[in-house]
Amino acid sequence: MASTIKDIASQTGLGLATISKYLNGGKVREKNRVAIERAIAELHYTANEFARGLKTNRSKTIGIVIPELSSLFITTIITIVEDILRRSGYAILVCDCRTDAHLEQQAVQFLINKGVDGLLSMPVSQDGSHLKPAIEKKVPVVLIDRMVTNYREFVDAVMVDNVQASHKATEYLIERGHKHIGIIIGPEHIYTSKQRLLGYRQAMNEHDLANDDATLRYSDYSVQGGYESTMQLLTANRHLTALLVTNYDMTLGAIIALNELGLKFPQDLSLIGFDNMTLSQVVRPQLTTVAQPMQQIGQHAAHLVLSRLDGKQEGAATIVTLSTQLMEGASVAVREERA
Amino acid sequence: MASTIKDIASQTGLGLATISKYLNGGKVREKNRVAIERAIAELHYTANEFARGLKTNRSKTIGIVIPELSSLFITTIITIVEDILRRSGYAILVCDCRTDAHLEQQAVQFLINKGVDGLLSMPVSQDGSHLKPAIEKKVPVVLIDRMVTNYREFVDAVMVDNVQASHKATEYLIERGHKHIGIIIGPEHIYTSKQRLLGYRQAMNEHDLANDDATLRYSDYSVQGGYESTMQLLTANRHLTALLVTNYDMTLGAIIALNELGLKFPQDLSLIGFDNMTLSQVVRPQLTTVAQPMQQIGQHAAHLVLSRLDGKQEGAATIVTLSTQLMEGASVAVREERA
DNA sequence: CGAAACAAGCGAAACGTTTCGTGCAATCCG
DNA sequence: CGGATTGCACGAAACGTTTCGCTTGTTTCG
Repeated sequence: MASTIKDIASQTGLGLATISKYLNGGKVREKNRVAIERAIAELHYTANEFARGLKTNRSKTIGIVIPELSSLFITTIITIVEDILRRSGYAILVCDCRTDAHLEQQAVQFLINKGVDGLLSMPVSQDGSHLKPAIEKKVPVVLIDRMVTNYREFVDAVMVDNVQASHKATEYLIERGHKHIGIIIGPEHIYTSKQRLLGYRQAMNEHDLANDDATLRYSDYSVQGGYESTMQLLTANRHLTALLVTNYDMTLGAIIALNELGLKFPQDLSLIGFDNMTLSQVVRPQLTTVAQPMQQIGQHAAHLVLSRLDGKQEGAATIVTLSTQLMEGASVAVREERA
Repeated sequence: MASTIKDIASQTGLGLATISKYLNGGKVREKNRVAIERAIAELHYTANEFARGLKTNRSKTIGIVIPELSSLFITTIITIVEDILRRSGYAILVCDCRTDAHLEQQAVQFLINKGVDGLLSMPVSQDGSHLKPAIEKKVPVVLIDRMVTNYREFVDAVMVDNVQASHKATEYLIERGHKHIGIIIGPEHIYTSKQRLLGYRQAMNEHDLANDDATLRYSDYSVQGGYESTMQLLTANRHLTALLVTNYDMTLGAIIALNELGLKFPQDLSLIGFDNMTLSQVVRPQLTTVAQPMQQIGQHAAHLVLSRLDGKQEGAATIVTLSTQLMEGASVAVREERA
């Protein structure tokens, strides 16, 4: 049906090897070049990637495994990554594992079977066991946003300093006179959740402020979860004067909850959200947020995997750590020095 | 390096064909089955998809070409589609073409070269010329959300009744006494934009209301674009009492613009947005929106492509048209019968 | 002019599957 | 009991590339 390299060879009267060489950027005589190009156009030839992959064991494809696709934080990074990779001739294969470690494992195996040349992972699994097939097959891995406990010496990583991020935000609230500060964090087993909780606790402890189970709620990084946790936390804990919500979607949920409870920020409650998305501009008063450097995360991740593929980078694992920025809005009130 | 079917054959003392048959669900003698399974486990065998694809010309992969990844409308649909396809053993390969018809063309070609078994497209190109490689190779195509002018008889489609959608919304405003209604629509050449404009015009004309260039702005379906267009439209056109914004991102932008102009809805301006996302709940007062049936769109798209692949569906193109729902919020005011 | 050096072309083998046609043994039935 | 029928198993060929080792043709230079 479709034409093959053989058809091009017989059409032009050249050998198979010559056509192949041309296709792979080798030198051919000028008049052969035009002949080949004409034949390709006439026969609508396109290389069969299966055959090519079978021979070369390379697919010019990078796999990306993420916990979910419906997150602006994630899709923004993916878009940046794809832009850079495409310029180097790589395409991406995205797998959404629904924050399910089992599906994540399958996704990696699937991508490895598909012969991806590299793997980017924003892991759900804490220990990184899902990466095994990639490591074994020596496919370079770059972690995004989250660290794992195993295989550390075999993977590069682009991290955000999450401890610092929530520490900064908490301290910002404390400096403005808040003593009863609540926090909504992500799933207990997720790396970034732990880090963000840690930063909060450090800041609170440094000022001898209470930060026990009563002031925090574990949630699931979703809008719905953020809504429910905020509802619970605020109704159970009426003397909180400030709330830190540690990702974008939960921040949305928190605002819905505040609306329903009839609480206005910053008058009734001060609020700091995470991820400086459009939201912070849409909501009035403007939201104070912890902004993550998505652009940079994407760029570093793409370049790390590319330099492994080039062979430019060998050996020791590289870890890039980026810091966040506190974007001041008007959602935090200054409290009188008493109470 | 990695083990092959041959290794399994020699390990078990069986023939190549037998192993292959087992792998593809064929019948083998019980004791051979256990022998094969043991060998596979011992040797960590996984099938080489390149070789398999080369022989079968099938990849168990569906390509999806979308205008952008950072759109909740799109990622929600993709997630639903993927869920259904995965249950039938298919994976998805997503290409974001940045609303660029040229990139879109390349994306389709790329996916076809990768040997996808089916193609879902939310087209940027109006005429559908990008679909050519798929049609020629007889790869089933399902359009999502947007129609094209060519190849209509060769592709299935899942559409939303966009004329009706904006007609309903416009009429809702008219019924509540609005006579000066503005509209922000998407790019002039995009199918859904045209349809939504048409519905608006029909409704306005039916009530002899002005709907010339002064009451509308073309934009680009982005937050930034929605913001700018709203700014322009409202400052140039101060007697508008209502505004219809025809997608989610532009609705966000419009709200930012209203905030900056110090206009409150519904007091100063009535507002209807598109796509019933979290936004409409976060914003107070709650937004009245035109909700698209994303769940159903995804389900129909997935099932359409699957039934083409099963061979269950042959011949004539199927077009599924779904209708939208007007979700009443509190962003529309009732106007006195004068002015 | 002729040898050396180089450029470009060539066929064959190999990559790891699936599938076709055939072979062999066990089972069935009259 | 013998021939027909079934149920698996088998090896070989084929899918469309890339690559290795050679050959052929062209240029260079003493």
